[in-house]
Amino acid sequence: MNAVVRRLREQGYRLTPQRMAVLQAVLKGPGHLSAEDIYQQVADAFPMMSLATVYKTLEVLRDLGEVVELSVEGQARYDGNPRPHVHLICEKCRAVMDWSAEVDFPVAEAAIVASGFRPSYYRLEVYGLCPRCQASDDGKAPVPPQVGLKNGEGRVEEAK
Amino acid sequence: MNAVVRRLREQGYRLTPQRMAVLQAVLKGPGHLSAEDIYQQVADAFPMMSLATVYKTLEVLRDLGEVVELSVEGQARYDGNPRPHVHLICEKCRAVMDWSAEVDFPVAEAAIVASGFRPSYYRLEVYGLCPRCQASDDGKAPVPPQVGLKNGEGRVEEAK
DNA sequence: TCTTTGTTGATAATCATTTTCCACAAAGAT
DNA sequence: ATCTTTGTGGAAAATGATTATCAACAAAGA
Ligand SMILES: [Mn+2]
Ligand SMILES: [Mn+2]
Ligand SMILES: [Zn+2]
Ligand SMILES: [Zn+2]
Repeated sequence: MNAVVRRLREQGYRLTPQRMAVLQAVLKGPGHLSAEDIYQQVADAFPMMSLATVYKTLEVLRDLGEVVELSVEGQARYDGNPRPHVHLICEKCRAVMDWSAEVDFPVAEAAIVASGFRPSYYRLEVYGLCPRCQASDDGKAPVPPQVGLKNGEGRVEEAK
Repeated sequence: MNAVVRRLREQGYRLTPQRMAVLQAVLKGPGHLSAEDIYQQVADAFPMMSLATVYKTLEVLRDLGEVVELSVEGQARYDGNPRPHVHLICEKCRAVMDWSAEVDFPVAEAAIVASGFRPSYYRLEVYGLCPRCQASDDGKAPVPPQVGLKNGEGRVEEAK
């Protein structure tokens, strides 16, 4: 947190209460929030905060590499942990969870480089159902949102 | 192609010229096209084609599992190859390329299942610079972090 | 305190995607 | 072939997330 603040100043960015608030919401709040989520969180302490400012601040943090922007159902989510890690994404409630086990890069990086492509990072997301949504047998239970899930790539053997 | 047509009828969908055109553009075209791209492609043969119809048709094909929808820079791209494969995505020109090498499920599935999550499929995308964009060295090249993953214990960290 | 600029916030503008509504056409039946 | 039913296409409007504007403001430095 202090380290992020330091880097902000080093890069010439000003330290404003709004930026501190967004930063805190992203780093200390429940992770993987949307811009709107962050706006709501911050609105408590800063009722005058504008949603546009939230977006602008997140853009700054993203360009600095302090937060990672991911996309869930076409909506941006922000991760305060910029280190590469796997995400488990629930197709029903859209919750995003970290899978913090060490994962070997699944593709031979050398082979990709040899092909002429220059990789910089990768993104690995596992889609499925979170425990809570499995329990609720048909949508009767309190499972917040739901929309038709998008199809993806790479089918995995169905767990039985 | 014929197989897809067969499955369309089996599911009770009608076989219309518009659907054939979209299907052909997705299956035989350059791949990973946006809805707008497909619309332009199809517009040659069907000047009366509506963009809304392209979207509707792509939704049908997606729900049937015949095409895969991926998101690049917040924009939907459609892949006529529903088989699991890795994508190489250029951060500069946004080209999407297939990495045809076989890839094992990159995370210990048993461990994920043991954690309570029920996986159904995964998505693996490698970001970087395509050969063509490396050649034209005009733009910015922030050279982000390395590709390797290193994390702690194999545990799911759910966002509260 | 003065100056310089980066930043904010309210609002309008974008832009991809979805929804509406209805004429129309594809199948199936008569 | 004609009738019926019902899915489908087209045009336009609606949506919803994100971005652009721009005048007023405030953070840093002098
Ligand atoms: Mn995360
Ligand atoms: Mn592909
Ligand atoms: Zn869930
Ligand atoms: Zn490129």
